[in-house]
Amino acid sequence: MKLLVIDGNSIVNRAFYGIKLLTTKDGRFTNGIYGFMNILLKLRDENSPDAVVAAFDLKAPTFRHKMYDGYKAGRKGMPDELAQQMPVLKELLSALGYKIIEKEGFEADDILGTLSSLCRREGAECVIATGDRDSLQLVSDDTSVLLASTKMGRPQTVRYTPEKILEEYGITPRQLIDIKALMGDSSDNIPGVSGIGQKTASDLIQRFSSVDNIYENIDTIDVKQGVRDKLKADKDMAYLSRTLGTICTDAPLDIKLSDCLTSGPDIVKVTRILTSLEMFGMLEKLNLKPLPVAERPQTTEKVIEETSDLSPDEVYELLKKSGKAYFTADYEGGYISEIRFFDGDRVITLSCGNLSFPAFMKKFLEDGEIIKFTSDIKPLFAYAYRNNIEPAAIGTDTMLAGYVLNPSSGNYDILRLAGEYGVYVPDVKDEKISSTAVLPELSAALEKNIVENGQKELLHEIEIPLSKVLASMETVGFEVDSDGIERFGIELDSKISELTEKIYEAAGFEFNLNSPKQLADALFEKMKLPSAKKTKSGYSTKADILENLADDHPIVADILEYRTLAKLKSTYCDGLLKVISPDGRIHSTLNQTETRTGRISSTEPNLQNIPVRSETGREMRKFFRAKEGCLLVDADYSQIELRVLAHMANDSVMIDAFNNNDDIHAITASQVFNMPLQMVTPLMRSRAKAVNFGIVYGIGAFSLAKNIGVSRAEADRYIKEYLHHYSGVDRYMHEVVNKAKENGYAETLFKRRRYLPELSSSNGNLRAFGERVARNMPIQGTAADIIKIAMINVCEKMKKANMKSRLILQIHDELIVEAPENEVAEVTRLLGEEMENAAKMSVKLSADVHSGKTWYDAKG
DNA sequence: GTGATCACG
DNA sequence: ACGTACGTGATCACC
Repeated sequence: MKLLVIDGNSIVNRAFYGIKLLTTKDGRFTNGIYGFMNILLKLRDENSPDAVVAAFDLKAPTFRHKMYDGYKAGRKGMPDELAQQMPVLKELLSALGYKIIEKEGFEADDILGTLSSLCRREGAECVIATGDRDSLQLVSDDTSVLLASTKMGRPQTVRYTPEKILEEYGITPRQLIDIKALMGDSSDNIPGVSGIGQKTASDLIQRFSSVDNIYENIDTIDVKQGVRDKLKADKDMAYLSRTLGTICTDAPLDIKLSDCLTSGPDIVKVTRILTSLEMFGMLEKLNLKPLPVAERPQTTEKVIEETSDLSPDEVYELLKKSGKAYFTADYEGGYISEIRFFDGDRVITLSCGNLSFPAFMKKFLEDGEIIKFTSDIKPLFAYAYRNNIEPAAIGTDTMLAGYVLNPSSGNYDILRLAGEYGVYVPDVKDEKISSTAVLPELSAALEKNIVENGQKELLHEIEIPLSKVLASMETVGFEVDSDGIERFGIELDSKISELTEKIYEAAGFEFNLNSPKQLADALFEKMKLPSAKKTKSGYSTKADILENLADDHPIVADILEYRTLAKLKSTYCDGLLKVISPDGRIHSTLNQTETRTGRISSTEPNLQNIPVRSETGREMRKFFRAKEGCLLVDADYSQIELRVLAHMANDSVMIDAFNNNDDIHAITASQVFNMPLQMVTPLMRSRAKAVNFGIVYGIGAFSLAKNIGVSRAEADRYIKEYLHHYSGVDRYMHEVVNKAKENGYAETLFKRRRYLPELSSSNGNLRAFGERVARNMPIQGTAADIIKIAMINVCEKMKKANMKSRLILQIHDELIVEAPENEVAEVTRLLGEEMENAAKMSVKLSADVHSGKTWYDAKG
């Protein structure tokens, strides 16, 4: 018989603080429960207990409180984010069949102690799991303590037996109490003997074995006189502390071990709770399937069969008859290797090996009477693009629908979405089969939510059409001059070696310049440069900090230049050379479900952060070029985020400024500095520009001050003046936060949402972050919506006009088209027109368009 | 794998 | 008293 006793409060605390805040879509916090469950499952697997008990504190005062009023006074209460998880956790544990013990007037510790002695009496083995070293005193031959914690999101345990304690502390478990009696414990408000710390206490107990023995022989034991005096002075405190520090082992629990035997989980209840907590991975670990949240559909009991015996023609007939196609596909190197259709009873697999497969795909995809439902449609669009197929009648993409419903979720797998949206998953071993079979219900459930949220247009008119545009952009790619990059890299290399030698010489020793740690050591410790103490892990060597040190030592400027060149070489030269395809072009992946604001992101490589701000870095863009006979046409929005802000805030001053084609930063300067436009100096304009950016980011005076190098009071004045003159913006910034708090999410003009559980956090910093995001996301997100619309329209127009020009890249407010020379003029006109007309707002949109052979030349 | 740094909008 | 602007991705060192 083995009993596992869990110190509930202690474990859930460790879990809570060891894992970042997690929430469900509707804002309920779950990280404590999640971490607790991970630890629990690990404990269960490693110990195979016959019985499991979780002990919790009740809030009522304990015996020990009465004895010493200060007891635990210093301990902070449980934060609200955790407190609200406790009842759910307890319900979940009960549903799992585990016994929960709470006793008025006793702490969880006391319950652990009592159960431990109960085990000894009944001859059972007791394993205590806790995050608290206090309980180590309970270790005995029958009782071991597992110290559990969550490091980097993963549960960890260390097992303590009497041997382990002897090894670590050199004493018996019971003597831990004596040590604590002497040294005290500030976190538990146990006073101890003042002036005696950990070291002395351990030494005393190791040598004299107990508090009793020390005081019985207080005048004869071999200790320094000072220590003896301190011991004598606080004798009462020592004995009080020993009482306070002793865990009670005889709480009146009125329980037998047999009461604690695990009764087996209530599967329905566990599934319901975990589904509601959106812990689908946990369901899997427990070998449970997600249950529907709402009514369970009739079709769910159906047995799904699998077949691969049908010919493409037979499949086409079936699809044609039903008018709908629910399917998933696998891709290898851009080609479809296998596609699976669900026809209501069976999942039918077609393999690309079939001779009539390509013809089938064309006929199927172009058939406007077969509505298509799938997940992750972009590779399908790419396949279609390469094979001159024009897909028709797209019903939905569950991945994009999931993203539109919650861009923070980060995982849009079919089965996970099924769990989240309450769709029953048929019990089939093969995930691909169950994924395919679940599509009809999942598509319907997602669409229902989309409609409820008013996001139909966002999904069907923006994201799904955009997916097709992104597919073609990825497929077309961007031609680069690989020889040029290589030569540039060699040039950089020689400059880097020169700089490296120069730096080593100036420093007088060599070190790894790429290691911030070694660099900090060299600059601040060895060379004694004035150090601005920074991060927890040492000195920061960030560029802006080094810039302030540039006057102190010539080496600093060289280090800064080294950094710039090393970055160019490794990330841009070496990095890009690695990803050039055999066609001489770079095919970046454009992720459509990555950002929480609605922007797209670019990976392998990231083509959205190619250098431009510094002249050296900008050189890089000379290697990005149009193919033979073509030019690049580059169009970027002018101040799109501020224009969006002016519109959303309906701020007449800002709207007028934009509609008069005024220089917005100069206008802002005249507002902030209260002077006529003519008197605005370049410095004032640049500060006003920083304020404009700051406003969009949600702003704080401190950060603005740091950014533009003025005092905090000065920065504060700028912001106040800004909001005074742009009173619409002022009003809007308050409204948008209030609305987000009410709704639980922020949203764009086009109804894109971002949920903000941070807004209800009791942590002030986190809440402030949520408020900044509530101010920023609608602006950044609306700008993202607008350029997406422009991309779709530009591509559609070019296609309708049978042009050979192709959109090849988007960088948030900038579009790049590769155009045959004879189409450049038309593309220039079309890009400008479509970008400026992508959204109708009270502020006109403006785009600057330029063309050239390389990106460097085409960027005005 | 995470943190520091730096590239972009 | 404390920490401090929004959104990304790649590279390197270091554990």
